[in-house]
Amino acid sequence: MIRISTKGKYGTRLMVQLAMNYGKGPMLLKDIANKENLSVRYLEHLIPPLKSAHLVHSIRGAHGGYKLTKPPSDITLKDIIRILEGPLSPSECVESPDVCDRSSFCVTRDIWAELERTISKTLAGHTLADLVKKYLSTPHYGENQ
Amino acid sequence: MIRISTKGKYGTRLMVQLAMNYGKGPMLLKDIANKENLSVRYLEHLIPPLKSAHLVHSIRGAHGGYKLTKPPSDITLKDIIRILEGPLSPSECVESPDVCDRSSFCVTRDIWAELERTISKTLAGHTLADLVKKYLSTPHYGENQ
DNA sequence: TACTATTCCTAGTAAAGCGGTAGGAATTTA
DNA sequence: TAAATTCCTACCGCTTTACTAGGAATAGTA
Repeated sequence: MIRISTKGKYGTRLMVQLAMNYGKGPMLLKDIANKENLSVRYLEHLIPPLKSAHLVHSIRGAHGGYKLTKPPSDITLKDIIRILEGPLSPSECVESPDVCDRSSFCVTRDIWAELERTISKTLAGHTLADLVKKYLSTPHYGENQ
Repeated sequence: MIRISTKGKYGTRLMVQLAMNYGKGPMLLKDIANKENLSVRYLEHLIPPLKSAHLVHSIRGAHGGYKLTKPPSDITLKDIIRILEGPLSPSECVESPDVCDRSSFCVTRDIWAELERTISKTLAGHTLADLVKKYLSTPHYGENQ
């Protein structure tokens, strides 16, 4: 089951919300959670890695919240997923050849390496600005707010 | 951690071994396990799904073993991984839109769908015959037989 | 028939990861 | 001081992963 976890999925939605609020001051996690119908408590866990990677910036205390550190057009999905999910390679041997002594001649490892390149390329091909633009140009029936 | 499991990884190696033995009669799981340095007991678990998918065929009893049901050039990595790992989409909502009521307008879902297409395309681009050819044309130092 | 080699079926299991929930401390504004 | 908010740490039930194990069924061979 080569699946992305909720970290990556919810985290991307969180970032899209921040992108839609870009230039308008800090946004509350509570509001993001409401708009995306997610738990504030869970979203809290996604913030620390995003901050460490300097993708978001926080303001503490009353009237605090979160902001993107740079324009949505400068943040790709690869940046987000890479931070929240870890390595994009489907097998550890791609980034750490030493975990397997077959690495030097393994033909399947070459495939996993190629797979990483295509996944990275696909994700790097979309910025938050692209997603916001797409979001605003499509009708979204039944969405809360 | 968008990782392929050992099912997919070991299963691919198992299939490469069967491909190298194609046209030479049934191959013992014991021999495959030895050549790939894997446990027979674990490989046994990979066989049933491969049989159900009609990728391999078994011969029971003494002098039994396993064979591919078709030429290595007719089996792609997509076939193998799809069977052993399940759906290739990174999110369930891609193949089952009903699991989420945002599916009709979700901009991130479109990304996961695109990701599935690129992953599928990459894996479908390699047949067992390609891997065998590559294996035979590269030196493999330190490998056990 | 008996023996042996092999696949096949069903269980079990320890460890890790996933998807959260919870309590409360620290910080800032008013 | 009070309220709003982020931040830190811990916990917890569930599922998946990566195996191991026992033994039944099947088929060739003597």
